[in-house]
Order: sequence, then C-alpha cells, then structure tokens
Amino acid sequence: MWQCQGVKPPAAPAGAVRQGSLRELNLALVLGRIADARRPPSRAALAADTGLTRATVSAVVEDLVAGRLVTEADPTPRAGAGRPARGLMLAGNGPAGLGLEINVDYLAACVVDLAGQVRHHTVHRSDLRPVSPADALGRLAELAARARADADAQDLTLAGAALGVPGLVDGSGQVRLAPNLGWRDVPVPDLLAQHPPLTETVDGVPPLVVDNEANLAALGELHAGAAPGSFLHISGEVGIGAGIVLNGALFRGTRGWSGEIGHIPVRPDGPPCRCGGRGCLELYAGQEAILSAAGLAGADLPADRASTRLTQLAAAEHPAVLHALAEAGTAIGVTVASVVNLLDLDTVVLGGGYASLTGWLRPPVLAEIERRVLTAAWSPVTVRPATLGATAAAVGAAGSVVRRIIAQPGGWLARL
Amino acid sequence: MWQCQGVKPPAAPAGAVRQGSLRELNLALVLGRIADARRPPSRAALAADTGLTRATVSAVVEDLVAGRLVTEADPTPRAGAGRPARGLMLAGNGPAGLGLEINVDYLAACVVDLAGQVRHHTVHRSDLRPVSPADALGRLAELAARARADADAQDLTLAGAALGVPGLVDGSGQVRLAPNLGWRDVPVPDLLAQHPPLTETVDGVPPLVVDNEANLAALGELHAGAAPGSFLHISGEVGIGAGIVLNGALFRGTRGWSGEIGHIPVRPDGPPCRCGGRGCLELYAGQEAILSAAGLAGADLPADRASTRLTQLAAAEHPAVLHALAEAGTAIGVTVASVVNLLDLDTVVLGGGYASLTGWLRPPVLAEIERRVLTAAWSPVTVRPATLGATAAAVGAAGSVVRRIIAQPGGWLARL
DNA sequence: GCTATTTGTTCAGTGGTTGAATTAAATGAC
DNA sequence: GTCATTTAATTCAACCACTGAACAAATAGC
Repeated sequence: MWQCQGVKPPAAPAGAVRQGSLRELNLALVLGRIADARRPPSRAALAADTGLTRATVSAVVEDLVAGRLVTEADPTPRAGAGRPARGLMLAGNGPAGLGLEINVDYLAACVVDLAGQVRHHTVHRSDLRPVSPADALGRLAELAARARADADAQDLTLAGAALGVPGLVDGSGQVRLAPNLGWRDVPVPDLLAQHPPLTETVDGVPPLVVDNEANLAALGELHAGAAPGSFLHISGEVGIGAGIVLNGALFRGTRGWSGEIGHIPVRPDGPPCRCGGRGCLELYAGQEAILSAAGLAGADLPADRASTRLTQLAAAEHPAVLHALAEAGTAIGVTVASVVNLLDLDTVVLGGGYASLTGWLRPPVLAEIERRVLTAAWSPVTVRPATLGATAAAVGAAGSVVRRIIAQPGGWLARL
Repeated sequence: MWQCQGVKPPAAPAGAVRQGSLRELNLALVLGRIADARRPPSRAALAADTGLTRATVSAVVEDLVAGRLVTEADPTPRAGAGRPARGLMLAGNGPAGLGLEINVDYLAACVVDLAGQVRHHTVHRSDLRPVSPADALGRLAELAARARADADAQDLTLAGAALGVPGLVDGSGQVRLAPNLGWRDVPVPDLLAQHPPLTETVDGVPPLVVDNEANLAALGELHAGAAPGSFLHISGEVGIGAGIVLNGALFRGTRGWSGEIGHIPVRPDGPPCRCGGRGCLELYAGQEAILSAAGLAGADLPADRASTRLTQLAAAEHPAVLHALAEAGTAIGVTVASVVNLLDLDTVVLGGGYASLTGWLRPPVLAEIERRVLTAAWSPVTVRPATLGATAAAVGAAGSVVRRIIAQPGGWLARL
C-alpha cells in the first residue's frame, strides 16, 4: 500500500545532537557543496571550502561513493603543476525521484535523477473535470508505473515520489479543496492504497508526498533556475497560486496553506468572487478574466492552450488582448507590491501560463512595484519568467524528492 | 568605539561541523530547554526530553553553570520516592541585554536578564522631531550609561545592546529612512562612535545592533507572550509597521526591510500617499487618519497620548471614535486577509497603539478575515493584543540580545 | 532499619574529527 | 632523463565528546 503525507514537519534542527549526528551533518554538508558547485570539486577544494580537514572529507566522500550518491569524474585535464584533482559529482545512476501532477486538463509523470536531469517525462492530456477522483488517480498510477519501468531500465532507484494537485492539501495528504478540479475532501492516500507500492520509506518520509502544485513548481524553480534564496513564484493556471521560497526553503505556513495569492483582495469593494470575498486577484488576472477581457470568453479553449493562444495574439498586437494583459499585469502588480512591502523579496518569477506572457505582464507589474513599494528605490525587484515549462510542478515534485536526499543523505545511506 | 551592525546574517546552520560543534550544539539544546521549561527541570528530565544521556547532560550543565548561565534552584520539595531532583534555571546574575529605543516622542532604555526579567527601565519623554540625530543619540547614550550603571549595581554583565528605530535600517546599521522622525541616511554607528564602548563582542556579534522597532517589538512578543512559532505583529505607532515571525525566527527579508505593512495598498485607486503610492493602509489606519476621522485632528496630542485618549473615548462610546475605529479595523482586516492568504498564519498580534484598542479593532478585522481568507473555515485566525507595553521595542531589543546568547551559548562561554 | 526508587556522577569504551606525516601523481627545470 | 617542486589524497596516532553501565546519593514507604 502506498503511504502518503502532505506536509512534512519543519523538522527543526534542534533534536538531540548525538555522536553519529556529526557524521550525518558532515555528509549533508559535503554532499550539498558537491551539488551546488558549478564544476566537480576535488576533495581538497571541498576541505578548503567547508573548513573540514582533508582527512575528514576523504572519509565522508568514501561513504557517499559507497552509497552511490557521488561518483568520481573523469581524470581531469587540469592546468598547472601538482597531482591532478579527481573531481566529484552527483551520481547519475543512484537514487531518483518520481514526480506526478494532476491538473485540470492533463496528467504528468517524470523522473529526475540526483543531478537534476529529467530522465523520463510523460504528459497525458485529457479533461479531468468530468472524471471521478478515483479514476483520475487510477490513470495517474498507470503513468507512474510506466515511469518506474523506464527508471529501472536506466538503472535508477526510485527513492520516493511527490504528487502536485491544484488545491489545498492537509497534513495527511488529503485534498481538502481543489476548486478548478471540482474535488472536495478527496482521500488521495486511500485511493492510491490499492495500487502497488512505489518503494520503501527513506529517512522516515513516506514514499508519496502530496502537495500543492504551486509549492512544487516554486521548488522546481528553486533548484532548476538560477533563482536566489528568496523569491515569489506565481503560477498562472486556471486559478492563481504562489509558492514562497525564503532563504532557500519553501515556506508552507502554519497549516501548509500558504501562497493563496489568487484570493488576495485587489479592490476590496470589487465584484464578488466565488470564494466569498470581493475583488480578488483571480477576478482580474485569472485565465477566465483575461480571456473574457480579451473578448475570447466563449472560445472554450483547453486551459493549457489558452496561454499559447494569448501569446500568439499578443505577439500579433491584438488590441483587446494587449489591453487585457495590461489590466491583468496591473492587478498582479498591486498584489506583488503588497507582497514585496511585506516580505522584502527581490525576485518574482512568473510561472505557469504567465511565463510566456511575461513580456507583456512585466511592464505593468514593475510600474506598480515602483509606485507602491517604499524601498523600491534602493532595492530593485526582478520580474522574470519561469525557466521550467508547463509541467513545472511535476519536475519540481521529482526534484523535491532528490533534494531531500541531498539535504539528508543519512537516511538513504542507512537504508543500504 | 561602538561597533554596529544592522542585520546579522541568517547564519545558516550549514557551516563546517567540527568536533567542538557537537558540544556547542548540545549546550544550545540543553540551555534552550531550560529556558523554555515552565518549571526548573532536573538533569534527568532534560536527558529524557532531549534524548541525550544523563552523563552528557551533566557535563553540559556543568559548563553552563561554570559560565554563569544556569543556576541550581533551591532543594526541591518534590513528592514521591527517590532522590530529590535539583532543578535548573536560567541565572539571574549572568549576562544581560541592553535595549534602546528612539521614537518620535520618547527615548527608552531597559535591561533584561537571561530569565527575561526587566531589571531596569527608563523612559525619557520629549519630542525628538526638532532634535538633530546627533543630539538625540547623545541623549540616548546618557540613558544607556545610566542603565549600565544600574546593571553593574545588580551584578549583571551587559553582553550586548540593540537599538530600535522607527525606520529602515541597512546592513551596516545606517538608518536609511525614518519618515516620522525626519531622518534620512543617518550613520548611527558613526554618531555613536564617540561614546564609550558598551562591551566587547560576543560570538562575533558587535555590541550594538540597530534594527527596525517593529521587528524588535515582534521579537519581544515572541518570547514574552505565549505567542506561537509564527505570527504577524502589527505596531500601530505614528506609522504602521509589522514584524513577521516564522517558525520562531524573525523574517527580515532579502535586505532587512520586511514588514512595511503601512504601505500595502488597501484601495489601489484611493487618495495619494506621501510614499508615492495610492490608498496605502496608513491612510486608513494610521494614527493621523484615525484621529482625523474621529474629529480630533487639531487636538495636537503627543503620539503616545493619542491611543490613550482614543481608548477613553471609545470606552465612553463616542460615536465618531467608534466609527473611526471600525473603518480602521476594516482596512487592517483587508490587509491582514492578504497576509493570511499569502502566509497562512494563525495569529495576529496588535501592538503599539493598537494594543489597547484591540476590543474595537478586532471585530472588523475578524470579519474581513472570515470573508476573504479561503482557508478561514478550517483554520481560524486569532487576533489578540500585545502583552508588552508601549515600549515593547526596547524590551524586545534587550530580549534579542539575551535570546541570542541562549541560542548560541558557545560564544559567551568562550569569552570567559 | 531495610528496600524500592529516582537522581546524579564516575569511568572505560567508542565513533569521528584533527593534524602531521606519508604516499601519489603530475609539471617543469636542468 | 632525472630530480626538485607542487598539489592531491591517504594513513595513523591523538584527542574530544558522547555512550552505556555501574555506582553513589538521597528520599519515601514499610
């Protein structure tokens, strides 16, 4: 049976620091440096970088190599005198992560290895709104099985999986509300229980983690792009969600429901929203709102085609579309200004359907930021498109699995 | 010379984990448990709590006692069989923190000991707007000297100081902008350089840290009140600031300028604000705005008297005041709804001048939250007044010094 | 007074890091 | 071609801090 869990506890580093913890912490430290380095570092470089002794680094690396997390690069053609360094890099054939995504009109599965390479990627397009949750998850399990077979064929060991859904997920992996999918209180763990298990738990984390797709997309951007330690990632899908990355970690909020940016009030006295509020951002910059303002309301485009169509029309300078995007950008800008005033972030990433529209959305967003952010003069804010494609959540989900192994290699190594 | 620093680097735990780090981490772990415990725990209880061995706990506690951070409580009159436990508590005569505050119409200094007790507190009232920064800091230095003498007399060792100012502080301790004080680019470190030094650095942190008053007030609330790990603290002074505490730590933002909640747009098309934006929160819930709406605009009250007067009038059910507070509460509620949608916080603390007005502000704030927060149904938000008084920033500043020693006792112990 | 019970300390043992010495492997000068 | 130089990586005794178990201390109950 699959075991599931939505939000892993923050896991404060303040547990008991036992004797073995020392090695565990240094494993994580060295592995992290190897992962973040631009080119394969030598043991000596790692020692100088971390402050550890060369002897300790050697011992730690030996463990990592034995655990198939790190491999030595080819004999390096380095210049200068002295014994040539043997570069260390993340292993391409060790553990890998399985990323899954359910969205309004597609299912996706992908496999990402330790080095962050996407080794498998499948997208299955179909409108899932009329499909029951159980059937939808059944189809997803088929994609997962195919991905797993492909991973096995490539000598990869799946170490866990993460599933992104466009809605609110509680601590037990249950989907409390996914408005655009029409789901409410769907027990994803139970529904997946009948399908074969993915793998055993690693380091106490269950094999499948369910999370909000905006969170996972932000995580994907964190370690795919050259994103800094703190940024806001806005996913413009049918709804609008956001993932908040602070100091290199996703901030999930008290109950895991952070980032509901779509229902931040832009005009408190504006038209009513189905959420019960008034003048929410989604009413001005959601997909329906933009299509409607552009005069494309009845076109009945699939959700993922809508942004493509808008991009084409905007590139052709379609007046109504340009106007609609300017309006949407202004609304996004007002919201982003609030966020930047509150959190002092220096980077905003436009993802999902917004990514390809960045050229038209950025000017009004920046204009609102400059007008409304007190510190804008000293602290310029960068607005840029997401580097991952449409299925960023799936890639981010898979990445979150391998990222956890890199951050806590102890669990994976103990499994051997 | 005083050395200053505005924002301490996040200090990611991911440094080199050397051999001695182990002891350092366990010192912090044990000391933290002693600080958080309701009643003085025994060594055995600490061992059971932390997972360390009794032997290790004994050794760690020996270091802490030798460093005057912990003392043994009186022979405990405990019930039940067995050797009676010797309770451990934070030392009252060890290191202490000096907290300073400059605000629009007062200066404050206080001394807080390890246990969080306020051992000295002085407030000097006078309008500082017409006073030059150099003179203001000179007066503050006098207060600090008096506080220091009092600390010496009580056998306390000042281990550092923090200064709260109502404005933006950069990484070097310079005040970039304090609009309500009329300061701009004031080099606080240089201006204090002529005054005698406070004490030597502890653990690499300079003896004086300059920070935003809203940040320090939030920190004070964090370890004074029964506040949970994550909350938003709103300081209603002449301006409106906020401190954001996430998972038990203050979140400062990329450049240390988080929490500028006063200029979050409430009505994007509203009246112009002097910040350059339109419809900022301060225009609806700032002190001037409330007084003006209440018909008290010309009363020319000192800033700290204004909230007292408003509270009296509200208690007397003065119609215009009640209306003004309802309007302000609604504006605050709209803003808080944005914050909760974004960060999923479950607690909002009303501080500064808002604290005594909580009774009238809370209903409209809660109403807006319930209307506009998507997850409000499953995730109730608590709105409560701050427990610290008007000079919360000074107390919070002093508390931040001792709190750092508790979190990182290694530096203090190494100093001996 | 004796036993049960819980607290706190002592001490040999061990895991993991340290620092210096040693070996390994390549460059470059003569 | 040989050898000094240089940098990389390993080996090894020493050491630091935690572990686990045995032991001493202090009290309640019988």
